[in-house]
Amino acid sequence: MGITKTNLYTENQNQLAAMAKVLGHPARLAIIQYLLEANACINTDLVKELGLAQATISQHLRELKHLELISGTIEGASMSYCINPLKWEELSTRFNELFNQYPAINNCC
Amino acid sequence: MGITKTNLYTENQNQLAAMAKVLGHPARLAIIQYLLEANACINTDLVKELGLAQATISQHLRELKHLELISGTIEGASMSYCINPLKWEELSTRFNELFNQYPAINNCC
DNA sequence: TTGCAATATCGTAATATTGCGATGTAATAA
DNA sequence: TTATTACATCGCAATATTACGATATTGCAA
Repeated sequence: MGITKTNLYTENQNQLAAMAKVLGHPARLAIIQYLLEANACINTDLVKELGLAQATISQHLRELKHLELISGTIEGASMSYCINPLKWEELSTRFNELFNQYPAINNCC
Repeated sequence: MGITKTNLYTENQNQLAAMAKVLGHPARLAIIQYLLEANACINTDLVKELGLAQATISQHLRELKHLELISGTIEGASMSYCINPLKWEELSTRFNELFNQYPAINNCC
């Protein structure tokens, strides 16, 4: 099949999974970390930095943009990308909500 | 192609991506949350709970087990699964390391 | 205008994931 | 022993992802 049965899960589970999925590729993590370290708007020297084809980088950027994890502004002929602080905050919060669900007292095996 | 170029990225990026990828499916999140809420060892009533076929659940469990995020112990004819506290802690820590890379002062667009 | 640099998108090939029925195995119950 | 229950794994079909070359498009420089 290969199609995820979205209707079986909660809204929260689907959304969180979508976020995790985007982080689930090292190229996208590398892009994010590059943006984080640069602490500034960066266009695609990512192509030189990462060693992937320009089309591939663009595709990964699109996925990050689609979840609004990054935003891009036109800067002349090039694009300026940066982390979206609000979404980044949301990401952090929602993952930590999950992490904190682990019980203090663990009766498990 | 469809094959990720693992050698382009850092060890940390590859590992973190692998973790995120496993969380990147709502069924696996649902399994994890079920285990978290139960605060106990749980075998596969997940099949009844989630509405996926037994084979599919087993496959998702295998992926979670492969990353050692859960562990399974034989309990007679059935299996007892539970969150692996150490791995869960590691997961939390490493994701938070990423989240905390966001700079306090943001010179971005 | 012409040319170039920076992107985005399209089309396609290779590979991975998702899901399920069928089948095998091991423990337990009858 | 036979049946049943609980899994795991195999094999397949449908779909998704990853990567890239080729091809627009847009802004700027000459």
